[in-house]
Amino acid sequence: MAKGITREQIVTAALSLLDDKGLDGLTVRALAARLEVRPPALYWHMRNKQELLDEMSTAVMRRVTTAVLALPPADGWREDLAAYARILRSEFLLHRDGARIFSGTRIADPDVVRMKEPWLARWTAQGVGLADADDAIDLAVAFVVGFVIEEQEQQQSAGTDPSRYSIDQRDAWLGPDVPLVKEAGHLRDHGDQRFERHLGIVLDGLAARFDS
Amino acid sequence: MAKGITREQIVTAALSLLDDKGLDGLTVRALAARLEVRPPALYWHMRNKQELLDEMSTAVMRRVTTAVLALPPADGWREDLAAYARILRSEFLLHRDGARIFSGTRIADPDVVRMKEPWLARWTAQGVGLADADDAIDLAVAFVVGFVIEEQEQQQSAGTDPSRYSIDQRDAWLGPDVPLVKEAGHLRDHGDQRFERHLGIVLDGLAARFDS
DNA sequence: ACCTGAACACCGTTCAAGT
DNA sequence: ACCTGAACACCGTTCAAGT
Repeated sequence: MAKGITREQIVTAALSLLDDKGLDGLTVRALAARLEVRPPALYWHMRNKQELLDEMSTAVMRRVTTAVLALPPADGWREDLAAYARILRSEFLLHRDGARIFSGTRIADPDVVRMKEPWLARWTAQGVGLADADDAIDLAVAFVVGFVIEEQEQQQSAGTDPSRYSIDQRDAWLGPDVPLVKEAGHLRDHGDQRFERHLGIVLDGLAARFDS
Repeated sequence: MAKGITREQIVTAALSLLDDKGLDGLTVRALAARLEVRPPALYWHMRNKQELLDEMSTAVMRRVTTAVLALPPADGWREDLAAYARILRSEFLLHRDGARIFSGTRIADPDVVRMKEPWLARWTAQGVGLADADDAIDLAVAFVVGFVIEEQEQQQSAGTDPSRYSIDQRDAWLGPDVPLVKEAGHLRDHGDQRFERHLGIVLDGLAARFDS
């Protein structure tokens, strides 16, 4: 036993390599070393590196699906959608550059899309139009993707280049004659609080449409 | 003359190389060839490839800024913000994988951020709180980024793999027992119409917050 | 000041050969 | 069925040397 690498082990190792070394450090050779095989061994299990990246995306999205399906049915579309948005964000946040890397990549697993069915059923039963319901999901995903890309970029830059995101140095960098931009920078919040507020705004927009 | 490559020429050539060959084809060596110099020549003008990517982002964002500043002052925050969102989307769409590549990358040019000042001034004069106004801009950007990433991914997959985005084949791929997911797929629209609708929803959410 | 030639360490990938 | 050794074409980057 303990012999023979599986596809699943490869993907898991690749995700942890990504988190340790970043996307630049995620090389086929480094991955092989971590799995204690020679690089060409990986090509028995997958066609090329792109397929590995697709599998990594699928694995992350499958975790989202699993978490969503474990959720108790909520009171209404708004709570369902909010829960989805929160899960999506936290799974993205689990991996370095997660939002940028795992968004927009082709979802190789139909189950991830099939998962929408119970929601569409519940929401349309609650009086929401089918097209509107589907729109709502896509809009929420777009918002989360955009939000977390920005969030992770700032987290990361704060690590490598504190000057760019320290408020005082930002003020100097901005130069004179933009008092409101500077003041707004000081008022800015971060993290969960900011996410919940922005999510609430998006959901309010959807509510306005659904109730008319 | 005609001797001596400028930084600006490098960035312009890099953007057109990106559009022709994609991110994988954007190599220092291919870029040098296009500019008719040897690869090391580029390292006199820039520290490394990352700096080139940052400059490309900045160039794109500077085009956005220029277009925004050329805009006649609109009637209210909603029209200002909608115009910004449309400009951002169209500049992203100008370049292959534009949204994914140019979002979240550190903006190397303070002018891009300083541009917010006139809007913050106008909107707060219209009764919007400063923190809300700044939130609104960020939320709009997050939405556009998420929307266009998905939009460009679909455009691109439609080119390389028609089966994934042809409606009939998608139905087969989805499998049985998800009638609503399938029907929603048939109802789905694309392009400007979809963008304007989703943008409207986001702006409605902001309006609900601003008017309370 | 601006560029080239040559070189270095490192990629992803293929393929014949091993077990 | 699963993996290795050796090799190929190609990267980003450095640096001494040229003009």
